Amino acid sequence: MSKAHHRRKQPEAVRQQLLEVAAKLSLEKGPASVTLDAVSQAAGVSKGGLLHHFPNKLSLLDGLFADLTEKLDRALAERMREDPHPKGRFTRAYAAVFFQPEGLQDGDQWKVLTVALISEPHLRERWRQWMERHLAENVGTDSFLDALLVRYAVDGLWLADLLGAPVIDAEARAAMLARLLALSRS
Amino acid sequence: MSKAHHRRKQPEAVRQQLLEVAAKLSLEKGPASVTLDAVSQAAGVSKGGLLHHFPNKLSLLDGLFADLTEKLDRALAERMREDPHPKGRFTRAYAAVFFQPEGLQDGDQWKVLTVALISEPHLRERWRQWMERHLAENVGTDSFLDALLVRYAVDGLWLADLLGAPVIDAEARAAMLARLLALSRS
DNA sequence: ATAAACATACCGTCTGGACGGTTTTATGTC
DNA sequence: GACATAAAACCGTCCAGACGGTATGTTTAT
Repeated sequence: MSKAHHRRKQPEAVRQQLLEVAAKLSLEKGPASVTLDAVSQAAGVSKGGLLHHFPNKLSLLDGLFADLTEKLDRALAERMREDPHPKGRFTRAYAAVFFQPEGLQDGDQWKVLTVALISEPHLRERWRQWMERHLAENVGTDSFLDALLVRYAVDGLWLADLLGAPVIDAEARAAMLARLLALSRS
Repeated sequence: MSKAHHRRKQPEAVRQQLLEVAAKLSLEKGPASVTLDAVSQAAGVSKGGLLHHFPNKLSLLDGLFADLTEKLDRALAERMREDPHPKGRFTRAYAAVFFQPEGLQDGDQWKVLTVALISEPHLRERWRQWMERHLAENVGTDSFLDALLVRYAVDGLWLADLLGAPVIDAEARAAMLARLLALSRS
């Protein structure tokens, strides 16, 4: 008889906890380590409990994807709202969200997204649609060559970070951000 | 009684076949589908046969990594040899190798590398070393800001390609390459 | 003859998930 | 506010299949 039975029920918190644990595991020990046993145990819930929130593993991964893209959407929207210059607005938000995550651990979340995307081919199509939607929404302001270039560079930096590639110091990083922002204005 | 028993033995060819099959599986059906059973069967070899060449799964993945980086090394060296302009030489080779793979299927190999790198955390350190070595070898010619930017952009494009992101047409692609090459010269 | 290059059979463990039970919470009724 | 009732939120157990790996045999090349 464990504690969860008797603690105050907070289904939404448990659900969130499960997603966070899955994300952390995927990032630190690779996507193969994201098993129902490992996730439920690390989240302090039985496997039955996990399967109550997510009827199968696929829905767990889908939930993770949905959660992450939602957060990404919010972060992007906030950045774009604060940007008075129309041209390249989406691209700058894209760069800023990666470079200056609000919380410390939030930066890792985008990495998790990448890992999930690569290890679960069935998510790729949904990512494609997400990207397509945002590009369509900002076709007037962010479809010039250098904007595309900047977004690619951000993705690359993101990937390098994820792979723990040779670290570039804070100074170089700031210079890079400045360069990217400059390119995004034309 | 299958054929392998009776065909002429070509250990090196079988080994190569196993690596290719593993790469293909990883790319098309995700890294989780790379099982000893699946790989050996798709390669037309028994599991015992596979385990003869690679004593365990880890050594199979390591072999794949080694094979891919070796090919990458060769492709880069060739490009660099043909480039008379010193500044940004490595960066241009890096870009060219991705944009113009010699064979059709060779382009996919770099994608496989990325997938492997992300799904197998233990390979990340080796990749870090690979990258570090190449950067050190070309520190005089390829360490300026825009060179870094270009390589990041190439990685991003590579990733977008891998994820099947909204396709950019051949025209835009050519323009992008031209832009990257220009940036690599200063 | 010997070693390399395979094949076949088998084992222990892990994994996803089905299932039935138990406890907590929300809701409605009086 | 007491009480019944249903639904939601869990737990614990079990299972069939998949997986990595071992052990041992058989064929082929030298």
